[in-house]
Amino acid sequence: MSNQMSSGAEPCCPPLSREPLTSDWATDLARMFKALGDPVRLRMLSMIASHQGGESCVCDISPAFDLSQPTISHHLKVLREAGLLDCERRGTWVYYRVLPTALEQLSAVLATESGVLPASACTPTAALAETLS
Amino acid sequence: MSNQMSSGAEPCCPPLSREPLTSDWATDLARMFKALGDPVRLRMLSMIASHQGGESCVCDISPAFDLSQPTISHHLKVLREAGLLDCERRGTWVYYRVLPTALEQLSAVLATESGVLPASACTPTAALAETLS
DNA sequence: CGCTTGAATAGATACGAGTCAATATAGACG
DNA sequence: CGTCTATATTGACTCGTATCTATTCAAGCG
Repeated sequence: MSNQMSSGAEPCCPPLSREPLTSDWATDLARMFKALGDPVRLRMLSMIASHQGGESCVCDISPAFDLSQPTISHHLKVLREAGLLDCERRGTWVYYRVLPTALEQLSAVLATESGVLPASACTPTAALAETLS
Repeated sequence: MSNQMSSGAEPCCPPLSREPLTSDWATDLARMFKALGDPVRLRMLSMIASHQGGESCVCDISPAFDLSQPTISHHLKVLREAGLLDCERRGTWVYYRVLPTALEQLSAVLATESGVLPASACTPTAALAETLS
């Protein structure tokens, strides 16, 4: 699971400025946004996402925070249960990695009609077509 | 104001997968994400953003929720204080509007290098390559 | 002015969330 | 097997937050 869907037809998530969110969808999204609503977790996510190979060991993350080890573990769990992170044990260490699909989903939901592109590339043809439909 | 920035030169906010967030920046972002971390507020934001003219009166929003009037008012205040909404009084009514720059900022922060677009377009080759590395 | 309606504030309450110390689990390594 | 290191889980505590009722503020209107 946690893979991107069939990638063809409908966009999984139209921006929230397009039409009112359904209650169910809002609940799902809120769960993810809530996980991002803590500075510690945001920094963790960013550290993991920007780390070489897109993953990082807990032992690499912990020292950056002035928090107890259980607290670090707790925050990682929150991010994992929100579907933003995945983890894998390798020997003694546990490596966390970002689930890019989740971030893209959230990014897409927040994107406005006017300025869709964050910074870089990716031709916006799909978004355009959608707008014109 | 409340227009998108010059859209050309420097991105106001590099994606969090580019480099680790600073503590200050993470605090600011978390404040906004926390405001989004509630289904009611997400739906409100979406209702306002998708409403004709990009604004909507409290009296248009309230009936959609099974909540007391003070609770509605509270949630709108949270969104406003997070910098996501702005409000203006016109006669007896108060109109709320989304601050698009804030949404774009958050969207940009969450955007991944590989796939910016919602799900459909944009070949996932980059993500694949990353996974295989 | 007093009344009515729309919205915000104040105060109270119940539940959730962030944190820690203590303990448990999982591998690695003698 | 015993021990050591790296994470996770448990339980307790504190503080934040979502919600309500009651009240106040703001503007229109008779």
